[in-house]
Amino acid sequence: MKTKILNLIKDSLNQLKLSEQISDSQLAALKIESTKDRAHGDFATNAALILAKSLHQAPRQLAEQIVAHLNSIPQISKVEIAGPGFINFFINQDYICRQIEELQQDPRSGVALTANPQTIVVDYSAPNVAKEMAVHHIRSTVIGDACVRVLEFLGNKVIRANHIGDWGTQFGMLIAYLEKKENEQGQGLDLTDFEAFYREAKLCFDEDPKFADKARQYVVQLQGGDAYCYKMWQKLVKLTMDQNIKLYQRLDVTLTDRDTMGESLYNDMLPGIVADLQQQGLAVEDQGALVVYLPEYKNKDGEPLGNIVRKSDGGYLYTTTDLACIKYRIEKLHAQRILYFTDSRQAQHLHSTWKIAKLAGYIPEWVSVEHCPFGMMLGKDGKPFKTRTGGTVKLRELLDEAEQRVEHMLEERHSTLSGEQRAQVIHNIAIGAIKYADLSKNRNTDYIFDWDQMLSFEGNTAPYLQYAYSRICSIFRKTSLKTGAVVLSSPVEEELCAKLLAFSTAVNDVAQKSLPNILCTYLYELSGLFMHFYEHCPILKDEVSPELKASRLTLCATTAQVLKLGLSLLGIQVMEQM
RNA sequence: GCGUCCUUAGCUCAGUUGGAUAGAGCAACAGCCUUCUAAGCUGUGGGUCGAAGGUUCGACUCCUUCAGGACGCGCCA
Repeated sequence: MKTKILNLIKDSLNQLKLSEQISDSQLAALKIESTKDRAHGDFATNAALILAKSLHQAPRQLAEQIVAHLNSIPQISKVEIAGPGFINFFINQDYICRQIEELQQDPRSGVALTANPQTIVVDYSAPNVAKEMAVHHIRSTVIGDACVRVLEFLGNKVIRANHIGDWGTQFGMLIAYLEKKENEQGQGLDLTDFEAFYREAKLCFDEDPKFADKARQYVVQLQGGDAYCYKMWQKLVKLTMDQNIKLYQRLDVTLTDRDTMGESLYNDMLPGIVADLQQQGLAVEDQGALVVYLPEYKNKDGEPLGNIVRKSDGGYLYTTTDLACIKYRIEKLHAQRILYFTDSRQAQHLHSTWKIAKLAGYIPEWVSVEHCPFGMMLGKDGKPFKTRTGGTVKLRELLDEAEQRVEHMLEERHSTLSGEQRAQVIHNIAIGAIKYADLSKNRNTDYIFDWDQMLSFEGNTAPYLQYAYSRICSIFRKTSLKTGAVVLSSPVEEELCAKLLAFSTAVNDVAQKSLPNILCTYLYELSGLFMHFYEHCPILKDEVSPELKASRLTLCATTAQVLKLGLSLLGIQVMEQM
């Protein structure tokens, strides 16, 4: 539609013989936009404002000329000049009605498959081995998963990469402690409290010199490929990931065992990478370490700062691992686009690593590598979020608390739901509220963690959207009437329809910008318009004509369909009753 | 010292290739359940968009400077 209107404008400029006075870049800059305010029509263009200067005309006057020479097309009912010289286009209502009817029949709710499907690697979640996931892990996990769902829905091949922290010197200590525990308590250890495990291991390491020696020895052995240490290490990884996978399932996050690609995966590639960097003259020796210098990075004293790719003791750091990782994703996984959902604190490290990777020829021009950073979770005092005792809140605890609060609320409302259905409703609302609280914020900025806000069920929250869906289901339970041709009888209905037709744009914006909050805002506005419609337009009442009933039922059905699909793209479930 | 990000209503946040009167939710206040689920709806109050310049027909958005805050910067990841 936008292209159609744009062509009308261009035709008009041709007729006015103004085209030759307009530069190609100006012509390319002309665009048609969806309006924010319905009073400004459905689409608008600022073409006259942009061109006025170079054509030596007043913007409004130019707009009038353009409009006077516009060809008419059936989809447009009215063209208006407004403000300083905007041209506003009003879409024919009949056309809108037919569009809505099509939308209702379309299982994809008007969202077309992408014309150029890509292989996209999405790096997200990335918990650490031998640590329990804490609340702040929700950001990468939930935002990444929503983007994965959207990209897949658009027809891309998405490879989930859970870059778990499964390598490092701490594993010597952890293996030694696991060994000690197994000697004391036998095999098949049921390890649920990793925090205590880690703490106790550290204690042994600090206080028992023999233990510390053994730990240090195990690090060397593990890195050397020793079978026993490797087996013990695998046990730790499995214990952690078993717990994490359960949490993913509870959170309705699509990550599975098969998506785990931890840091250790790239170990075998590291010597080759370093040798290659050396051969290319990128890595040079400095104080025993191998370093890649990038002129744009300086250290505290303004001296050139290198990225160490091999330590003086021969060990490797995360720059080398990340270089190998990106090479692997491009060469082995054939990634055309790679998205990293990590803390914004990693921005500098990632960018310098990519710079090296480009210099080394690991990233071809056609591959897009993007950091999708998110801010930190802060406490109410604006400082990094900690509990009163200085620890972190476990993700599991947050989910438990959410479910308790929902259960409480159901009791207060004297809910008649019971059994399996009740359990499902509690789960959907609790998980939905938590995920939505994170998804609905622009991920770039730091944000304040607050129990009451995160577990709120009013206003711009998942339960509000779920409630809109349930209300619609309730209407269809109460009638045997069917949906029918759409007729618009009020401004509320017009607005609702316009919003329904904008679903595709919202979804595509999320795919492009990796910002799920765009979809949240869209769904919230859609629900708001539906609530307004619901309050002001009777649907099943006797005074409503059969035609209008059928039309309004179509609006209900289409809204429900878009809500369900939209929420599912965010990883949030709907229910027929709540 | 160098670099990245942030500052919008009492609180929490939207506002992303510059666009028309800066929007929500919470909190406060006033209404609406014999009527399709009140997790809702309607209304009121609340803002020099951190400050000052600049670019532009037009700036919360772009540029410069300043203030305040967060984060990163060689052998952890």
